[in-house]
Amino acid sequence: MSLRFALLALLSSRPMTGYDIAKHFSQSVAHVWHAPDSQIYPELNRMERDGLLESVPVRWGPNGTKKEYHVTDAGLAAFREWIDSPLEIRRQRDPTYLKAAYLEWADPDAARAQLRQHHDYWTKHLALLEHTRQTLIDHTHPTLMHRLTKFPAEEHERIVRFKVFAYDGLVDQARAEVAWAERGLALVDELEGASATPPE
Amino acid sequence: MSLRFALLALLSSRPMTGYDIAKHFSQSVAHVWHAPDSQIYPELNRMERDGLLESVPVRWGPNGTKKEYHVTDAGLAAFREWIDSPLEIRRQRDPTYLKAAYLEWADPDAARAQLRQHHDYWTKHLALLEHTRQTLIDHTHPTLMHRLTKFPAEEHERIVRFKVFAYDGLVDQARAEVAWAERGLALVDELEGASATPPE
DNA sequence: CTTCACTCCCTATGGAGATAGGTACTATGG
DNA sequence: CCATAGTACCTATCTCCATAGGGAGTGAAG
Repeated sequence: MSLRFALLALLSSRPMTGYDIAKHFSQSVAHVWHAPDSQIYPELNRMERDGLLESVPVRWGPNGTKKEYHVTDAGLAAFREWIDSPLEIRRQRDPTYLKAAYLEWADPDAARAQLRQHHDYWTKHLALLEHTRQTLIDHTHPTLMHRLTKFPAEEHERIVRFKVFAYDGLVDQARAEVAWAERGLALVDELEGASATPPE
Repeated sequence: MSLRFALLALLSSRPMTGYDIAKHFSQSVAHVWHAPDSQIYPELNRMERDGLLESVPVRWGPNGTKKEYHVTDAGLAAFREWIDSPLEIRRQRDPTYLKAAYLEWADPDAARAQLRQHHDYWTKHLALLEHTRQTLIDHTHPTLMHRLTKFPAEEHERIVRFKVFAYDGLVDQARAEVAWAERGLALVDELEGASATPPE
């Protein structure tokens, strides 16, 4: 159900087509939510049917049209209601930590490869997050810039600080993952000296 | 697909019934993986059909029997193969951070309530994780104790250190969530003074 | 000897999400 | 004017997971 609100959040900055949204979801906004287009298009249709969005046909080339989605008042109300509603708590279900707890069964080289993969992924992700965080602070983040034009200047700080707050958390998470992977690599090295053969 | 390997991981310490597993999943093991019994029973049946497990009927009272599941050689091989296989990367999809990025739309009291809820949840979870981590170090963790009896003493350190490593990461995550929620509460207090009315 | 909490196993339903396609038009660059 | 990349929209299928039940036996307390 969060996809619906992620879409409302994005569209509250400016109207977009499904294609625009899918592009954003695979880029910057993917840091807080991600969805493939095969989920986005049906959800947009459902949201229009439910009155949360209105689609405006826009000419596109000589023969084509595209649908630009605008948030309705009902959509804004639904978004506000969601924002004020209690959190849904997600259970922990991370295959990485499940695997890590049983690495004594793994070949040391396979363990190293996985920890390095984890390290590389989070290092790249961390760089992206830090960059995006900086564009928020600079007010150069494209979606944020569109959003700010809709609000008076005295609201701007408030809006930006919550976004930076969210990214602060994501950056800390990424840093922790990188540090954890480094400790894991050191552990594998240390234990390989002690016992080079896997158990049993 | 990870549920299957979480079950193999648990059953590799000792044979259990589906009910035993469901209990463990809702308690300590839930830290790395969680599943309701309605997923566990069908999966156990499928795993037996696939030859990864064998069920042994055990008398239970005068009229009843229960099925105790044992890992087969094929099951152990599948587990080893999974352990050595590359990681599957999970996309970030956390409704908490999505919401946090748009808290400028929220009523300050609602925002505070949510951040406090997040704080309380992770504080409790952190205490559980730290406790479990300590029982691993002490060798008083019940499942670990069963597991260690299957391996020679010189393997014990290796086994325990990987489990502690996994919990180290989980503990750091929980600490980060608690700290993030505290910063969020401070931010809401600070901004409420600046602008008591929601945007628009 | 009955009530009640617990053990044990299972099914049904529906939403969410991943993956993998398909169709049709546009804009570009050679 | 044609190949190609890109824009735009959509469907099908499958797995995962959550939620909500049902049904039958056990063991201990009153």
